[in-house]
Amino acid sequence: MKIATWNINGVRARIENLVAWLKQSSPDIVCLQEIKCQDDAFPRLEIEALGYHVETHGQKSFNGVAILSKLKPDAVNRGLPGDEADEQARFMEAVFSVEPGKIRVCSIYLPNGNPADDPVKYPYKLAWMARLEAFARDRLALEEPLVLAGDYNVIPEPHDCWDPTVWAKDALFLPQTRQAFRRLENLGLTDAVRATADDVPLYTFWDYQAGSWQKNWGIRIDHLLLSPEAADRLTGTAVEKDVRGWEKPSDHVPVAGYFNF
DNA sequence: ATGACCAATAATATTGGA
Repeated sequence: MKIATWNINGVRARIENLVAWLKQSSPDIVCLQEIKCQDDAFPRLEIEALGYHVETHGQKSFNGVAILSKLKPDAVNRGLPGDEADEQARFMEAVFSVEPGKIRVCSIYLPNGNPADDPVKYPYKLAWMARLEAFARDRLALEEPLVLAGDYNVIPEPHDCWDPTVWAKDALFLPQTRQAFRRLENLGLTDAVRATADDVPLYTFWDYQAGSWQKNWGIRIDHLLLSPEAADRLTGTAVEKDVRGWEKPSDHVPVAGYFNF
């Protein structure tokens, strides 16, 4: 089974790329982020025509996540627990029945947090990460295959960006951000890409500005974190960077994990 | 060459992204 995550940066602006990529890559489950539309505006017919089920959790203009899957999910939960007042659509969970049992897949669009000195944005990011940690702790207790896939807006290590000095004071790379990410990993979650690839650099995002793609000024911020039961069945990963060179690309590329279930 | 992004919005500038 192939499970992928992709920050699409506007699903309506990117529908042709999405259809072409689904045909080329043929993932079984896809977690999308930044669909940037409400549920009823999601171009579901084009996706369903390829044989995928479509579950969305959108909002107007910004944010928004989705899960596309060849299998129909048994259950879907929308929103990250822990703050009833949070109206930003950044999280959903789907449960699937496979051989030999249940698997859980979450689509995550973790807050950016910049500017880091903003009185609201960076604390919101850290609070969101604390909620995600609590959620992961809860789900790990189930001892099931769990894939937390998405745009984490976290650069885990200095070699995961082009120039650490440029990112030193950025919300994606501040010590508190990296510390919170390590707390997640220390629950027993495995960074799938790093478990299967030592490549440095290995980026998943290149800014639209200043010819960053051409110069390979990228960062690695899209991750699949796996429970032990999922990590045990991981056979490989792929960062599908050719997609960044397509016409009218997203600034992120798909990241996929292969599993023997 | 001294250059310069993109999506969405009741929008011809602004906001948010990273």
